Amino acid sequence: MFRALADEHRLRIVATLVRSKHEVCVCDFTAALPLRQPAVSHHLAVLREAGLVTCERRGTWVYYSLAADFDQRLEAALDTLVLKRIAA
Amino acid sequence: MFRALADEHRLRIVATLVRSKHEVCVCDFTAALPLRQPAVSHHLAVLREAGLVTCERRGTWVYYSLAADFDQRLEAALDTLVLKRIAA
DNA sequence: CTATTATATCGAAAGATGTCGATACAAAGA
DNA sequence: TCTTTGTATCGACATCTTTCGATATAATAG
Repeated sequence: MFRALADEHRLRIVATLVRSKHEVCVCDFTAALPLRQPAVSHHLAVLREAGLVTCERRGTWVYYSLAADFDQRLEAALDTLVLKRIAA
Repeated sequence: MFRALADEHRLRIVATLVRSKHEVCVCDFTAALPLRQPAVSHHLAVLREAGLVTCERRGTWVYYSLAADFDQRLEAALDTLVLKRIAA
């Protein structure tokens, strides 16, 4: 999970999804990031495979949003690996 | 910060430091990890440069521990980049 | 069916990262 | 001072990552 977040552009994608309550179109990321479309698609795939985001196709467009258990995933990872002290 | 944590061995180092309240000697990490001493030293340097750990030399040995503001750093990173929803 | 648009995948090139052996540095002891 | 032990740095090499252009796939419009 840290690997998925350990890239500048992927972090921006996640931050965007956190801030916007709505789904975000791939084309919006392509417009916002200094990357070509295949690179954006690649980063989205990395986040998808990490289980951090989900996507849904509507017509020609594909919309991404945070995974439903995004917060739990983050908290669980931190609890397991790092923040035991707070839990204890 | 995520980059610093995005490595299996560095994550183990951090987890060890979180769990052990005491400082940990470099030699202990070298013994515990399937890596040669230079690789261990490299990973410790990455964590040091990320501000996640501190070190102190005592005699020939160097002891590492979590940075004093380790928890705050983590929380701040998450608040800024990801978990605004919880704060809001 | 064809053309067009949006997205994903492929293959290659460039750069970053992790690892090692060799070596330098630091501290302690003989 | 010389040796020994622990740690850090250096240089080289292999692998992984990121990026691109080219192309494939999906869906809609005409």
